[in-house]
Amino acid sequence: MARRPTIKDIARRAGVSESAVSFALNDRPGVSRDTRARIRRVAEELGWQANSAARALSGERSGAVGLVLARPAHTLGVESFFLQLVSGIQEVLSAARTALLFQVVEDVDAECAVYRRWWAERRVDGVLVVDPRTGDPRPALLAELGLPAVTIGEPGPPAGPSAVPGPSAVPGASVPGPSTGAGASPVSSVRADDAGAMAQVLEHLHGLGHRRIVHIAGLPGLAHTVRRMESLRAEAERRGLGPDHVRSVVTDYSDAEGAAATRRVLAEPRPPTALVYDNDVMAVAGSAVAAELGIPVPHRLSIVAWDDSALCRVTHPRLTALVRDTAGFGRLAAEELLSVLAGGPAGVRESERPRLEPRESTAPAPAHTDS
Amino acid sequence: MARRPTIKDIARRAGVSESAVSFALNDRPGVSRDTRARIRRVAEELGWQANSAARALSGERSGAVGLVLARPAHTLGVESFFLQLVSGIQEVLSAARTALLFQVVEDVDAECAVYRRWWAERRVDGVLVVDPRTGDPRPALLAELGLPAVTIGEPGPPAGPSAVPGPSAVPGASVPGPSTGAGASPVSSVRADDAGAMAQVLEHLHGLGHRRIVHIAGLPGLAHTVRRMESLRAEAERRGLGPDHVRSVVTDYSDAEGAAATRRVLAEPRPPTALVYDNDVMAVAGSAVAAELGIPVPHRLSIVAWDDSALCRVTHPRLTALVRDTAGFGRLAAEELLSVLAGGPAGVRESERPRLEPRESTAPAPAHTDS
DNA sequence: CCGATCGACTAATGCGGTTTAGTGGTGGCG
DNA sequence: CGCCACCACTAAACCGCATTAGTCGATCGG
Repeated sequence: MARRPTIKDIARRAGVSESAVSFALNDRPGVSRDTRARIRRVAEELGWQANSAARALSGERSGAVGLVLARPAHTLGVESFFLQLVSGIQEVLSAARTALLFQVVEDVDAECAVYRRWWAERRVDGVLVVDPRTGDPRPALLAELGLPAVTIGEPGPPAGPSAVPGPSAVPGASVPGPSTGAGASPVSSVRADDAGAMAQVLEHLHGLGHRRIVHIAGLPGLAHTVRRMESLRAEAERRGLGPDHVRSVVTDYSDAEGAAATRRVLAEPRPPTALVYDNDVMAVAGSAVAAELGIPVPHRLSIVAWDDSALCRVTHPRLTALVRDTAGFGRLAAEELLSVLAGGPAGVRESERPRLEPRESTAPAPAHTDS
Repeated sequence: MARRPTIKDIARRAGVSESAVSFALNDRPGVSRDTRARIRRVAEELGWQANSAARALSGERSGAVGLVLARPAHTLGVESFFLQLVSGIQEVLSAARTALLFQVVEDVDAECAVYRRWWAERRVDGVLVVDPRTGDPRPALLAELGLPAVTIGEPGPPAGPSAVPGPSAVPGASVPGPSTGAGASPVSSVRADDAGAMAQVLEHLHGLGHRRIVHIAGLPGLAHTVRRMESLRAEAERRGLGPDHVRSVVTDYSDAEGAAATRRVLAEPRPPTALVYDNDVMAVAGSAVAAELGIPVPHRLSIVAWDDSALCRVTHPRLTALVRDTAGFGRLAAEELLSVLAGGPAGVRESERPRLEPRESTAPAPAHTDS
């Protein structure tokens, strides 16, 4: 069990003062080229790494960022989205030698408590916020704490009396000066093009002749759910389809509610000919329901899954899915956070538009069901 | 953006020295009952929380533990196991005010590099090691670094010339003295009863009349895969079934290899009447293959999934699965790690035996296929 | 030729805790 | 009465690094 070398050890070995070592290792002026090189070499030999605690204590930087996942334990589960996101985040963070603190909690209140604690303990320099929702208390809290943050997914309108609907984040408008650091509103965000994706899905289905379409949406509290529902409605209207033809029903994302919703809408007198599911689990559950009811997919019912995964490929027929570069989304978020931490302006970044991958679960609508 | 209070603020407000505050807040002797109470009250009022960096610097404790997941990015995905495990871990850790550093890397070498870095930077007090494998270099590395660790799943035999087969971790044998701290061999483990679980599965299938059984196993490098394969063989032999009747084939856990293996064994001249899959994803993929080949489940083929999840409930028929309390397993591991960190002896803890949940995918074997 | 300037480096201070070594007052006991 | 043990508490050192304020010798402009 080796002792970890400190700056003092390097200083002694290199015959210089501790400050010289600090300067040399941090690319600060004050040491000559060859002294710097010598110090670097000694540090290398000794396998020195800065003690993160000491660095945090003096430098006011902990070298870590946090991510809290607020989900009731039983909802955690079959979902590829999250781990892939984290994997993308890590790629960027570990290149910047930044650690990720990860926590799973039950709900948003607990999440806020975690933020407060992390802040008070100075555990993290910033946080990544997932699952932004309508009336979300988190951006306000983080702004109050002055904890730099990036929301993954565009936040909905803020909570409280000042909740003004309308375009909530205009890229250029609230950008602070270049060196504003962690002062004003450190919350920026990365967003997925939900509207564009939904337009794509609708175009695909409409082009196949579908006129009765139901969107089995996720949790209505989540901002992206709302955005998807809104853009579905807008796109449908653009094509002259009203809420009697195209609509959304909300669920909690679970296989159970996905199945139940499917059963319900398929039992209607004029059932839809296409279903769009907000995640892969519900899509698989829904296609199982269709099989059970003896409704052949895709001949009488087309199915689209939002987010691709192994799941969509193990069912029969394989599911047409909206493929996103989830890891890329995570990378984008991490980059934005690092940039904010480095004193850059807060802003909004948009990820690539998802791509629709047609498989066997979508086909032309049955002819006689138009109306 | 409030300033965080420090011990000095408390000391001033309470009219005592900083050390008195430290004593009071850490339950150390040296302050009277009511002074302690007063200090506590002031700290509460101010919302004080110890600066983790400062505490780490002086106390030699970072208050964080680490977990590295070594998986190639594309393998991350549909698997409920991991998030549930983490959720259980968190429950215990956050009660102990300990943070979890989480990292995803490509392979075990990168994982070792992370351990070295965390150790050198003193980022973590200990680590949780997942996916122990045969010839695993990690326990040795961690022992060398003196980084306390708990392997989740019993480790296989160690790598290197000293690799002695046989019972690798005898609970009582290598227990150090009560206050040995992080000296000798800080690596302990929690284990799942893979053998008992496999025995249960085999009993279920054998009881249903199945004699030709194939175990679609996971990665052969993982220790628990080996244990499952061994106990399958042992249990089969106990019932007079040789490798021509009962055997394992290995995969990489992916849906693709699970499907391919299924296709292969079902195409044999005397195909198995029951398949046991090492995870839920492969089980679902396998049952899709059976459907595609027109082999009715469970009438001509029974299927068992190791690990239950929503997946097993959305297929038709729903899959008989081995249900484990994964979160509980995580809790157990976290408790063991905290106990080791507190100076307790390293040991092996065993989790509850998994429970077989019979569903519609297992049924009596077709009569004419015995032999 | 001398003071000003600059580069290379050292000494000292602080970050916010923990911990060890005092310090002063009190009470018990011979 | 005097010595010592004990208690409640304070002062100071320390953890490992970053940073600021010097120090010292060489160079340079006038």
